Formats: sequence, structure tokens, C-alpha cells
Amino acid sequence: MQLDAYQISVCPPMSLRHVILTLLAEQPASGYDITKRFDASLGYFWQASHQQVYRELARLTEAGLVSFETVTQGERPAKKVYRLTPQGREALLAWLERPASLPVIKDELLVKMWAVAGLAAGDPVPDVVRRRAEHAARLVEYRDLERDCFAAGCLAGLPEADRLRYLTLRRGILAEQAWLDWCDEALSCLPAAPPG
Amino acid sequence: MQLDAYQISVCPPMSLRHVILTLLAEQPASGYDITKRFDASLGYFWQASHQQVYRELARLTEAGLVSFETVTQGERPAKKVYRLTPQGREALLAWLERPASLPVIKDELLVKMWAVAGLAAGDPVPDVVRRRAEHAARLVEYRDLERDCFAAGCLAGLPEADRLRYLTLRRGILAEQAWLDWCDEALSCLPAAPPG
DNA sequence: GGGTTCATGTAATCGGTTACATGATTCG
DNA sequence: CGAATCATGTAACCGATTACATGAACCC
Repeated sequence: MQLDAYQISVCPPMSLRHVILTLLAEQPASGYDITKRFDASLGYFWQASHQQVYRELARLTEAGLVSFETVTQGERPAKKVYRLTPQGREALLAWLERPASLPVIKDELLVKMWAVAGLAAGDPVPDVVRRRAEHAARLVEYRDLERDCFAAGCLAGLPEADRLRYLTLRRGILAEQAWLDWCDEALSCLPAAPPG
Repeated sequence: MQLDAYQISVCPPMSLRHVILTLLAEQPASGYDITKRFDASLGYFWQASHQQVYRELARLTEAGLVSFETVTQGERPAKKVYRLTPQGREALLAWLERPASLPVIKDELLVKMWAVAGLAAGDPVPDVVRRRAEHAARLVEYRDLERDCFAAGCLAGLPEADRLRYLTLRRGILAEQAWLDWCDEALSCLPAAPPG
């Protein structure tokens, strides 16, 4: 399984492994727990399937960055609870030292608008309407979280850790708001339906 | 080469092939030209390496969605100029009918802020400063394009195709502005450097 | 002479998705 | 009785990145 290459690449570019280490730094968890957290909080800026999670946990274990103990829980199926090893913590700290790369943007909707321009056929409006609804729904969700978890506007009083997590939520809010603004701009200058 | 599966999947999820068809709908081009356009205009919302482009062009040719003629140009190396076939145009139109999927977000910077929160070590500020500079540079670039290519504020007078392309640029501007706003918010509430 | 541009690709590897597989428990 | 939740994985495939490879022309 080419452990050497894996260990070396605990540094370089890609980062599902670092995301998992990050989740384990917060608290020990099973593969199932981690997958669920990808569907919830962290899922707003990183996604991974359970298959990816289990595979990565196996590699991290082999590399000595995490360890697990099997916990039997009476009725429920047994689970493996993973936690950071000291080397895992070191690897995570080393990753923090390196500059974060810019997120890759791949947006089908914008490509489609280009395609409609090139073909002089097709109607982008339904897609924009759909996207507007999706972003509006997310914005509501984030604003609810903001209201329920953080007393708005009193950042200064929070511990560092909470301030950092709050900022990730703020990013979600600003991003969704920017999408809504764009959708409205687009809808206001696209006719209801061109010939096609 | 499992052409059947490929042909069927001209419909389903992923879309490098549709992006390339989109570029060819605008005008015929070589693999090299297409790669360059990924580095320029279209690159703001879709990226692909030259290796990906050449491989996809080979598959699209085999599937009959594009065709090429080899053009020798005296001094320079010969090139293959690709163009849409009627089936290619059909495939692109069919793709336009299907709803666009939401872009996947994977942002290392936000993961890092979560990691700093969990470890109580490390400093996110340098990364935020770096990101702010990158987004500011892009915003300048986009605003220059806006000034040079579109008379600001007179969307109504443009042909449909230009209005659509202008909207993709507007999206870039709104997105970069939102990032700048967030970076400023983050910097204003993070201390210069926590202990770590 | 050395770097950039034009122009094309192959090979190896890694990241991510889809489909398949199992098995118990709890809720409606 | 059927669906959802808890909990773990394997296998096949597709998408994307990195490294390697070639070769001519043009510019400094």
C-alpha cells in the first residue's frame, strides 16, 4: 500500500485526510460519526461520502496518525472510535503552517449560460429560479443557526474557538446572500423565455 | 473503451464533456486553444488541464459528438481543429434541459479555522490576509473587464448572448466582493496572533 | 545558449462516485 | 410489516493531478 508515498504526502496538496484529522481534533469519533458530521456542520464547506471516510481512516491508521479502540455497546453494533495520535496532531499542525490553496470553482449553471449564448437556444431562467430557491433555503438555515448559537454582534466576548467557528458560519451567510443578489440581478435582466 | 457507457452518460452527472462542447459551440478550436480558454475567460468558473482536454476530445470524437480536421500551418506544428457535429449540438441541448447541480464547496481555509479551534494552536490570520489579497486582485481584474467590455449599467441594450456572458462576469464580481467582505470581518475580530 | 510559446500526447496515481453487501434495532 | 437508523465495509469505475515525453520556432 505504498505507505512511504502516503506519509510524505501528509504534507502536500490534497486534504480529505486533514479534514478528518480536524474532526478528530475536536473529539474522538467513529467513521459513522464523521460521515454524519459531513452531512451537518462541516458539510457546508467540505463533503465526503462514507466510503471515502472509511478508506481514509484505514490509511490514516496504517500511517500511525490515528488509532482506534473497538467499543461494544450492548445492543447496537460495535464501533471503532478513532482518535488522533501525537503524530496525527503533529501532522495537523504542520498542515496549518502551509498556505491554504484557493478553492476550485466548477459551476454548471454559469457554463450553461455560456452554452445558451453560444447556441442561441435553451432557456437559463428555470435553472436560475431553482438556484435562487436553494440558496434562499440555505440562508434561512444559516441565519437560524446564527440566532440559536451565537448572540449576534457580540463576537468580542467569545472564546477564540467559538469566534473561529462563528466566522465559518458568517462565510456561509455572506456567500448565500451574494448568490441571492446575483440571481435577482440575473432574473431582472433575462426575459421570461427566449424563443427556444 | 466502453463506448456504450460513455454515450449513455452523455446525459448523466458530470460535465467536463459539456464544458468542452460549450466552448466548441462558441467556435471551432484545437485542444490547445481550449486549454488556453480554461486559463482565461471560462477558467473563472471551470478548470481543466490540457491532459484532461485531450483525453476528453478523444472520447467525444469516438462518440461522434465532435469531429476534427488537421490543419497544417507552414512553420508551426499542425493542429487538429475540432467542431461540434449535429449530434454534439443535440447532446448539448439535451444537457441544457436538465437541472444544473449545485457546485461542490471544498474550502481549505474554513477547515483550517475549524482545526485551529479544535487544537487551540496555530494562527489563521496569515492565510486570511493572503486570501484577501488574492480575491482583491481578481476583483480588480473583473472590474477592468467590465469597464473594457461592457458599458456599465446598460444591459437592456445588449443582445441576449452578450447579456448572458456579462452575467457570468457579474457573478465573479459579486463573489469576489463577498469574499473581501468576509476577510475584512474576519481580520477585524481575530487578534494579530494568538499564543501558538 | 536558455526560456517561452505552440502543439500534441502517455502513464501512473490519487480522489471521488456508484453500486453492492450485510445485519441488527427501532419506529410507525 | 416496511422504512429508517446504526455501523461497517468491498469493488468497479470515472475524474483529476502529476510527471514524463517530444519537437520546432522565436525571443533575449
